[in-house]
Amino acid sequence: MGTEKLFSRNEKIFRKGQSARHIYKVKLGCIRTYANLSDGRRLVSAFYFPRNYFGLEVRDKHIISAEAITPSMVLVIRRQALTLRAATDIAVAKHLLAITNVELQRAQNHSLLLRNKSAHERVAHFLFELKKRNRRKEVDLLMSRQDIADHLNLKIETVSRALTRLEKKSAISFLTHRRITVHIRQLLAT
Amino acid sequence: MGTEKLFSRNEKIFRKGQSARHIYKVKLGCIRTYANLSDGRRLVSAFYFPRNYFGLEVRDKHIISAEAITPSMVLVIRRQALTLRAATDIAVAKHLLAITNVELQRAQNHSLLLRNKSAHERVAHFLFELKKRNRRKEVDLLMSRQDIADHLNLKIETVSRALTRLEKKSAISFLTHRRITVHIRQLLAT
DNA sequence: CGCCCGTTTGATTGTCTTCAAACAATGTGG
DNA sequence: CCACATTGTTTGAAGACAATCAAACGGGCG
Repeated sequence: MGTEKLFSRNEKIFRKGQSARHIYKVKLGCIRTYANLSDGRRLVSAFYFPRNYFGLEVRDKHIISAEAITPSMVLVIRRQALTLRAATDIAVAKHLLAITNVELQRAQNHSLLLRNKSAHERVAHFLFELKKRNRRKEVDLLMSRQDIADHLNLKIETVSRALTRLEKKSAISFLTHRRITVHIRQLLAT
Repeated sequence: MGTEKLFSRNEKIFRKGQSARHIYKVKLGCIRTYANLSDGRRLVSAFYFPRNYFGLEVRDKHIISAEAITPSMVLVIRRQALTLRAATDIAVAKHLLAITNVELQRAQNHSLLLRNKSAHERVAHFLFELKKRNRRKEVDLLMSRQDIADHLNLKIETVSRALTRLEKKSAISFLTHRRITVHIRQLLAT
Protein backbone atom coordinates (compact mmCIF):
# COMPACT_ATOMS: atom_id res chain seq x y z
CA MET A 1 0.00 0.00 0.00
CA GLY A 2 1.42 3.38 -1.04
CA THR A 3 4.52 4.17 -3.07
CA GLU A 4 8.10 4.59 -1.92
CA LYS A 5 9.85 7.87 -2.55
CA LEU A 6 13.39 9.05 -1.95
CA PHE A 7 14.05 12.45 -0.38
CA SER A 8 17.48 14.07 -0.27
CA ARG A 9 19.04 15.87 2.68
CA ASN A 10 16.93 18.88 3.77
CA GLU A 11 14.34 18.25 1.08
CA LYS A 12 10.81 19.28 1.99
CA ILE A 13 8.23 16.49 2.19
CA PHE A 14 5.24 18.69 2.91
CA ARG A 15 4.66 22.28 3.88
CA LYS A 16 2.52 23.92 6.51
CA GLY A 17 -0.76 24.91 4.88
CA GLN A 18 -0.75 22.23 2.21
CA SER A 19 -3.80 20.03 2.12
CA ALA A 20 -2.97 16.75 3.84
CA ARG A 21 -3.59 14.26 1.06
CA HIS A 22 -1.09 11.67 2.27
CA ILE A 23 0.31 10.10 5.35
CA TYR A 24 3.89 8.90 5.50
CA LYS A 25 5.93 6.05 6.91
CA VAL A 26 9.69 6.22 7.25
CA LYS A 27 11.46 3.30 5.62
CA LEU A 28 15.00 4.57 5.93
CA GLY A 29 16.60 7.79 7.18
CA CYS A 30 15.37 10.49 9.53
CA ILE A 31 12.64 13.11 9.26
CA ARG A 32 11.88 16.26 11.24
CA THR A 33 8.57 18.05 11.50
CA TYR A 34 8.66 21.72 12.43
CA ALA A 35 6.95 25.09 12.40
CA ASN A 36 8.46 28.54 11.95
CA LEU A 37 7.22 30.87 14.65
CA SER A 38 6.30 34.44 13.96
CA ASP A 39 9.33 35.72 15.87
CA GLY A 40 11.73 33.93 13.55
CA ARG A 41 12.43 30.96 15.77
CA ARG A 42 11.87 27.44 14.65
CA LEU A 43 10.04 24.81 16.64
CA VAL A 44 10.94 21.22 15.84
CA SER A 45 7.92 19.13 16.80
CA ALA A 46 9.37 15.66 16.42
CA PHE A 47 11.90 13.35 14.78
CA TYR A 48 10.86 10.23 12.92
CA PHE A 49 12.84 7.06 12.28
CA PRO A 50 12.26 3.88 10.29
CA ARG A 51 8.84 2.33 11.01
CA ASN A 52 7.46 5.63 12.37
CA TYR A 53 4.45 7.26 10.75
CA PHE A 54 4.22 11.01 10.32
CA GLY A 55 2.07 13.62 8.63
CA LEU A 56 -1.12 12.61 10.42
CA GLU A 57 -3.61 15.45 10.65
CA VAL A 58 -6.99 15.83 12.31
CA ARG A 59 -8.06 18.55 9.91
CA ASP A 60 -7.52 18.56 6.17
CA LYS A 61 -4.47 20.81 6.16
CA HIS A 62 -0.96 20.30 7.49
CA ILE A 63 -0.25 22.57 10.43
CA ILE A 64 3.47 21.83 10.35
CA SER A 65 6.12 21.15 7.72
CA ALA A 66 8.32 18.08 7.24
CA GLU A 67 11.86 17.68 5.91
CA ALA A 68 14.31 14.85 5.46
CA ILE A 69 17.32 15.26 7.74
CA THR A 70 19.35 12.62 5.92
CA PRO A 71 18.59 11.09 2.53
CA SER A 72 15.44 9.16 3.37
CA MET A 73 13.17 6.56 1.84
CA VAL A 74 9.56 7.28 2.67
CA LEU A 75 6.38 5.33 2.01
CA VAL A 76 3.72 7.75 0.78
CA ILE A 77 0.17 6.60 1.41
CA ARG A 78 -2.93 8.28 0.02
CA ARG A 79 -5.01 9.36 2.93
CA GLN A 80 -8.31 8.78 1.24
CA ALA A 81 -7.37 5.25 0.28
CA LEU A 82 -6.45 4.52 3.86
CA THR A 83 -9.61 5.93 5.40
CA LEU A 84 -11.68 4.08 2.83
CA ARG A 85 -10.04 0.80 3.79
CA ALA A 86 -10.41 1.65 7.46
CA ALA A 87 -14.16 2.03 6.93
CA THR A 88 -14.52 -1.65 6.10
CA ASP A 89 -11.45 -3.29 7.58
CA ILE A 90 -11.43 -3.16 11.37
CA ALA A 91 -7.76 -4.11 11.56
CA VAL A 92 -6.83 -1.12 9.44
CA ALA A 93 -9.02 1.16 11.52
CA LYS A 94 -7.40 -0.07 14.71
CA HIS A 95 -3.96 0.43 13.28
CA LEU A 96 -4.81 3.97 12.26
CA LEU A 97 -6.12 4.75 15.70
CA ALA A 98 -3.03 3.25 17.28
CA ILE A 99 -0.57 5.38 15.32
CA THR A 100 -2.68 8.47 16.00
CA ASN A 101 -2.54 7.70 19.71
CA VAL A 102 1.22 7.27 19.61
CA GLU A 103 1.44 10.70 18.08
CA LEU A 104 -0.88 12.31 20.60
CA GLN A 105 0.98 10.74 23.47
CA ARG A 106 4.27 11.98 22.10
CA ALA A 107 2.96 15.54 21.80
CA GLN A 108 1.54 15.56 25.31
CA ASN A 109 4.69 14.15 26.89
CA HIS A 110 6.78 16.64 25.01
CA SER A 111 4.85 19.66 26.18
CA LEU A 112 5.07 18.38 29.75
CA LEU A 113 8.82 18.03 29.30
CA LEU A 114 9.15 21.59 28.09
CA ARG A 115 7.05 22.98 30.86
CA ASN A 116 8.55 21.18 33.83
CA LYS A 117 12.10 20.18 33.14
CA SER A 118 15.45 21.95 33.23
CA ALA A 119 17.76 22.16 30.24
CA HIS A 120 19.93 19.27 31.40
CA GLU A 121 16.92 17.10 32.13
CA ARG A 122 15.50 17.81 28.71
CA VAL A 123 18.67 16.76 26.95
CA ALA A 124 18.99 13.65 29.11
CA HIS A 125 15.39 12.73 28.41
CA PHE A 126 15.90 13.31 24.71
CA LEU A 127 18.87 10.94 24.62
CA PHE A 128 16.97 8.40 26.67
CA GLU A 129 14.13 8.41 24.17
CA LEU A 130 16.54 8.18 21.25
CA LYS A 131 18.17 5.18 22.83
CA LYS A 132 14.81 3.52 23.46
CA ARG A 133 13.77 3.99 19.86
CA ASN A 134 17.10 2.83 18.46
CA ARG A 135 17.84 -0.22 20.58
CA ARG A 136 21.31 -0.48 19.03
CA LYS A 137 24.39 0.01 21.16
CA GLU A 138 25.61 3.19 19.46
CA VAL A 139 23.21 6.03 18.86
CA ASP A 140 23.61 8.22 15.80
CA LEU A 141 22.65 11.82 16.30
CA LEU A 142 21.40 12.24 12.77
CA MET A 143 20.03 15.68 13.59
CA SER A 144 22.20 18.73 14.23
CA ARG A 145 22.62 20.44 17.59
CA GLN A 146 20.43 23.19 16.23
CA ASP A 147 17.67 20.67 15.51
CA ILE A 148 17.92 19.35 19.05
CA ALA A 149 17.90 22.86 20.49
CA ASP A 150 14.80 23.81 18.50
CA HIS A 151 13.12 20.61 19.63
CA LEU A 152 13.85 21.17 23.32
CA ASN A 153 13.29 24.92 23.22
CA LEU A 154 16.89 25.66 24.15
CA LYS A 155 19.84 27.51 22.66
CA ILE A 156 22.40 25.50 20.77
CA GLU A 157 25.11 26.37 23.30
CA THR A 158 22.98 25.06 26.13
CA VAL A 159 22.54 21.75 24.34
CA SER A 160 26.26 21.55 23.80
CA ARG A 161 27.04 22.24 27.44
CA ALA A 162 24.49 19.69 28.58
CA LEU A 163 26.11 17.06 26.37
CA THR A 164 29.61 17.73 27.66
CA ARG A 165 28.33 17.62 31.22
CA LEU A 166 26.67 14.27 30.57
CA GLU A 167 29.93 13.00 29.17
CA LYS A 168 31.82 14.19 32.26
CA LYS A 169 29.33 12.26 34.37
CA SER A 170 29.89 9.19 32.17
CA ALA A 171 26.25 9.12 31.16
CA ILE A 172 27.30 9.17 27.53
CA SER A 173 30.52 8.72 25.53
CA PHE A 174 31.33 10.43 22.29
CA LEU A 175 32.62 8.30 19.44
CA THR A 176 32.32 11.29 17.14
CA HIS A 177 30.30 14.47 17.56
CA ARG A 178 27.40 12.76 15.91
CA ARG A 179 27.76 9.26 17.31
CA ILE A 180 27.51 8.36 20.97
CA THR A 181 26.89 5.52 23.35
CA VAL A 182 24.28 6.07 26.02
CA HIS A 183 24.71 4.58 29.48
CA ILE A 184 21.15 4.39 30.72
CA ARG A 185 22.03 3.72 34.34
CA GLN A 186 24.13 6.86 34.76
CA LEU A 187 21.79 8.89 32.57
CA LEU A 188 18.81 8.25 34.82
CA ALA A 189 20.90 8.98 37.89
CA THR A 190 21.30 12.57 36.75
CA MET B 1 -32.11 22.73 30.26
CA GLY B 2 -30.17 21.49 33.28
CA THR B 3 -30.51 22.46 36.94
CA GLU B 4 -28.89 25.30 38.82
CA LYS B 5 -26.71 24.51 41.78
CA LEU B 6 -24.92 26.71 44.30
CA PHE B 7 -21.32 26.00 45.25
CA SER B 8 -19.57 27.65 48.17
CA ARG B 9 -16.04 29.05 48.23
CA ASN B 10 -13.45 26.34 47.44
CA GLU B 11 -16.11 23.67 47.05
CA LYS B 12 -15.26 20.92 44.57
CA ILE B 13 -17.51 20.65 41.52
CA PHE B 14 -15.91 17.60 40.03
CA ARG B 15 -12.72 15.62 40.59
CA LYS B 16 -10.09 14.31 38.26
CA GLY B 17 -10.94 10.70 37.45
CA GLN B 18 -14.69 11.05 37.92
CA SER B 19 -16.78 10.00 34.97
CA ALA B 20 -17.86 13.10 33.08
CA ARG B 21 -21.61 12.82 33.29
CA HIS B 22 -22.29 16.57 33.14
CA ILE B 23 -21.15 19.74 31.55
CA TYR B 24 -21.40 23.04 33.35
CA LYS B 25 -22.21 26.66 32.67
CA VAL B 26 -21.31 29.46 35.07
CA LYS B 27 -24.25 31.64 35.99
CA LEU B 28 -22.59 33.65 38.73
CA GLY B 29 -19.19 33.60 40.40
CA CYS B 30 -15.83 32.20 39.32
CA ILE B 31 -14.52 28.68 38.78
CA ARG B 32 -11.03 27.25 38.43
CA THR B 33 -10.06 23.97 36.81
CA TYR B 34 -6.78 22.44 37.87
CA ALA B 35 -4.62 19.35 38.19
CA ASN B 36 -2.22 18.36 40.95
CA LEU B 37 1.11 17.33 39.49
CA SER B 38 3.10 14.42 40.81
CA ASP B 39 5.75 16.76 42.24
CA GLY B 40 3.24 18.49 44.47
CA ARG B 41 2.71 21.55 42.34
CA ARG B 42 -0.69 22.59 41.14
CA LEU B 43 -1.49 23.54 37.60
CA VAL B 44 -4.49 25.82 37.14
CA SER B 45 -5.80 25.17 33.63
CA ALA B 46 -8.34 27.95 33.35
CA PHE B 47 -10.74 30.34 35.04
CA TYR B 48 -14.40 30.50 34.13
CA PHE B 49 -16.82 33.39 34.50
CA PRO B 50 -20.56 33.85 33.96
CA ARG B 51 -21.67 32.54 30.56
CA ASN B 52 -18.58 30.31 30.21
CA TYR B 53 -18.95 26.55 29.86
CA PHE B 54 -16.57 24.16 31.56
CA GLY B 55 -16.13 20.47 32.27
CA LEU B 56 -16.12 19.46 28.60
CA GLU B 57 -14.29 16.20 28.00
CA VAL B 58 -13.37 14.25 24.90
CA ARG B 59 -13.21 10.99 26.77
CA ASP B 60 -15.64 9.80 29.40
CA LYS B 61 -13.57 10.78 32.43
CA HIS B 62 -12.54 14.16 33.77
CA ILE B 63 -8.80 14.68 33.47
CA ILE B 64 -8.85 17.76 35.69
CA SER B 65 -10.74 18.93 38.77
CA ALA B 66 -12.93 21.99 39.21
CA GLU B 67 -13.60 24.21 42.22
CA ALA B 68 -15.59 27.33 42.92
CA ILE B 69 -13.33 30.27 43.75
CA THR B 70 -16.14 32.40 45.08
CA PRO B 71 -19.66 31.26 45.96
CA SER B 72 -20.96 30.39 42.51
CA MET B 73 -24.18 29.53 40.80
CA VAL B 74 -23.64 26.84 38.18
CA LEU B 75 -25.96 25.31 35.61
CA VAL B 76 -25.43 21.54 35.61
CA ILE B 77 -26.38 19.85 32.35
CA ARG B 78 -26.58 16.12 31.82
CA ARG B 79 -24.11 15.27 29.12
CA GLN B 80 -26.16 12.46 27.68
CA ALA B 81 -29.22 14.67 27.39
CA LEU B 82 -27.18 17.24 25.53
CA THR B 83 -25.60 14.84 23.06
CA LEU B 84 -29.00 13.28 22.45
CA ARG B 85 -30.47 16.64 21.59
CA ALA B 86 -27.43 17.46 19.47
CA ALA B 87 -28.07 14.32 17.43
CA THR B 88 -31.36 15.69 16.13
CA ASP B 89 -31.08 19.44 16.63
CA ILE B 90 -28.44 21.00 14.38
CA ALA B 91 -28.44 24.24 16.31
CA VAL B 92 -27.56 22.40 19.51
CA ALA B 93 -24.85 20.45 17.74
CA LYS B 94 -23.33 23.64 16.38
CA HIS B 95 -23.44 25.25 19.77
CA LEU B 96 -21.69 22.27 21.32
CA LEU B 97 -19.00 22.36 18.68
CA ALA B 98 -18.57 26.09 19.17
CA ILE B 99 -17.97 25.88 22.92
CA THR B 100 -15.60 22.96 22.41
CA ASN B 101 -13.63 25.04 19.94
CA VAL B 102 -13.45 27.96 22.35
CA GLU B 103 -11.98 25.59 24.90
CA LEU B 104 -9.45 24.10 22.48
CA GLN B 105 -8.37 27.52 21.35
CA ARG B 106 -7.91 28.64 24.92
CA ALA B 107 -5.75 25.63 25.72
CA GLN B 108 -3.57 26.09 22.65
CA ASN B 109 -3.06 29.80 23.25
CA HIS B 110 -2.22 29.16 26.84
CA SER B 111 0.46 26.62 26.11
CA LEU B 112 1.98 28.99 23.55
CA LEU B 113 1.98 31.70 26.19
CA LEU B 114 3.78 29.49 28.69
CA ARG B 115 6.34 28.40 26.16
CA ASN B 116 7.28 31.74 24.65
CA LYS B 117 6.60 34.56 27.03
CA SER B 118 8.44 36.02 29.99
CA ALA B 119 6.90 36.32 33.42
CA HIS B 120 5.92 39.95 32.93
CA GLU B 121 4.43 39.26 29.54
CA ARG B 122 2.41 36.39 30.95
CA VAL B 123 0.93 38.53 33.68
CA ALA B 124 0.20 41.37 31.26
CA HIS B 125 -1.48 38.95 28.89
CA PHE B 126 -3.49 37.45 31.70
CA LEU B 127 -4.82 40.86 32.72
CA PHE B 128 -5.54 41.72 29.13
CA GLU B 129 -7.65 38.60 28.73
CA LEU B 130 -9.43 39.23 32.02
CA LYS B 131 -10.29 42.71 30.88
CA LYS B 132 -11.56 41.44 27.52
CA ARG B 133 -13.82 38.92 29.21
CA ASN B 134 -15.08 41.37 31.80
CA ARG B 135 -15.77 44.45 29.70
CA ARG B 136 -16.47 46.46 32.85
CA LYS B 137 -14.25 49.34 33.84
CA GLU B 138 -12.91 47.78 37.01
CA VAL B 139 -11.62 44.24 36.99
CA ASP B 140 -12.05 42.06 40.06
CA LEU B 141 -9.25 39.61 40.67
CA LEU B 142 -11.50 37.00 42.16
CA MET B 143 -8.69 34.47 42.22
CA SER B 144 -5.71 34.66 44.59
CA ARG B 145 -2.13 35.47 43.56
CA GLN B 146 -1.42 31.78 44.10
CA ASP B 147 -4.13 30.86 41.62
CA ILE B 148 -2.66 33.25 39.07
CA ALA B 149 0.85 31.93 39.70
CA ASP B 150 -0.25 28.34 39.23
CA HIS B 151 -2.06 29.33 36.06
CA LEU B 152 0.94 31.11 34.56
CA ASN B 153 3.50 28.62 35.85
CA LEU B 154 5.20 31.24 38.01
CA LYS B 155 5.92 31.75 41.69
CA ILE B 156 3.60 33.95 43.69
CA GLU B 157 6.35 36.50 44.34
CA THR B 158 6.99 36.83 40.64
CA VAL B 159 3.32 37.55 40.01
CA SER B 160 3.34 40.16 42.72
CA ARG B 161 6.42 41.88 41.32
CA ALA B 162 4.98 41.87 37.83
CA LEU B 163 1.83 43.53 39.13
CA THR B 164 3.69 46.27 40.96
CA ARG B 165 5.82 46.90 37.91
CA LEU B 166 2.72 47.22 35.75
CA GLU B 167 1.33 49.71 38.24
CA LYS B 168 4.56 51.73 38.15
CA LYS B 169 4.22 51.87 34.38
CA SER B 170 0.61 53.02 34.76
CA ALA B 171 -0.65 49.97 32.89
CA ILE B 172 -2.94 49.17 35.81
CA SER B 173 -4.13 50.92 38.98
CA PHE B 174 -4.97 49.22 42.22
CA LEU B 175 -8.23 50.11 43.90
CA THR B 176 -7.65 47.32 46.39
CA HIS B 177 -5.38 44.27 46.18
CA ARG B 178 -8.14 42.40 44.47
CA ARG B 179 -9.67 45.15 42.38
CA ILE B 180 -7.90 47.02 39.61
CA THR B 181 -8.44 49.09 36.53
CA VAL B 182 -6.62 48.03 33.40
CA HIS B 183 -5.29 50.61 30.95
CA ILE B 184 -5.12 48.63 27.74
CA ARG B 185 -3.03 51.16 25.86
CA GLN B 186 -0.15 51.16 28.35
CA LEU B 187 -0.51 47.45 28.97
CA LEU B 188 0.11 46.59 25.35
CA ALA B 189 3.03 49.01 25.20
CA THR B 190 4.89 46.87 27.74
C1' DC C 1 -7.44 45.74 69.38
C1' DG C 2 -4.67 42.09 67.91
C1' DC C 3 -4.17 38.01 65.19
C1' DC C 4 -3.86 35.66 60.81
C1' DC C 5 -3.60 35.08 56.14
C1' DG C 6 -2.53 36.78 51.84
C1' DT C 7 0.48 39.90 49.74
C1' DT C 8 4.50 42.71 48.98
C1' DT C 9 9.36 43.77 49.24
C1' DG C 10 14.34 42.85 49.61
C1' DA C 11 18.61 40.23 49.01
C1' DT C 12 20.71 36.33 47.04
C1' DT C 13 21.30 32.39 44.15
C1' DG C 14 21.00 29.37 40.17
C1' DT C 15 20.04 28.67 35.50
C1' DC C 16 19.77 29.78 30.85
C1' DT C 17 20.79 33.16 27.27
C1' DT C 18 23.75 36.24 24.89
C1' DC C 19 27.88 37.70 22.89
C1' DA C 20 32.30 36.42 21.45
C1' DA C 21 35.86 33.53 20.06
C1' DA C 22 38.21 29.23 19.41
C1' DC C 23 38.08 24.79 17.53
C1' DA C 24 36.95 20.72 14.47
C1' DA C 25 35.35 18.57 10.37
C1' DT C 26 34.45 18.82 5.65
C1' DG C 27 34.66 20.56 1.19
C1' DT C 28 36.76 23.34 -2.88
C1' DG C 29 39.77 25.37 -6.09
C1' DG C 30 44.39 25.95 -7.46
C1' DC D 1 48.04 17.65 -1.91
C1' DC D 2 47.77 21.90 0.28
C1' DA D 3 45.74 26.66 1.31
C1' DC D 4 41.56 28.36 2.25
C1' DA D 5 36.61 28.84 3.01
C1' DT D 6 32.48 26.99 5.04
C1' DT D 7 29.80 24.87 8.33
C1' DG D 8 28.96 22.87 12.70
C1' DT D 9 30.38 22.46 17.50
C1' DT D 10 32.47 23.72 21.80
C1' DT D 11 34.05 26.88 25.37
C1' DG D 12 34.33 31.19 28.11
C1' DA D 13 32.66 35.38 30.32
C1' DA D 14 29.00 38.43 31.30
C1' DG D 15 24.28 39.48 31.77
C1' DA D 16 19.17 38.74 32.40
C1' DC D 17 15.59 36.57 34.58
C1' DA D 18 12.93 34.02 37.72
C1' DA D 19 13.25 31.07 41.93
C1' DT D 20 14.37 30.92 46.63
C1' DC D 21 14.85 32.42 51.28
C1' DA D 22 13.59 35.76 54.54
C1' DA D 23 11.14 39.44 56.50
C1' DA D 24 7.83 43.15 56.61
C1' DC D 25 3.31 44.81 55.54
C1' DG D 26 -1.80 45.23 55.40
C1' DG D 27 -6.58 44.21 55.51
C1' DG D 28 -10.34 41.53 57.28
C1' DC D 29 -12.38 39.24 61.13
C1' DG D 30 -13.00 37.40 65.58
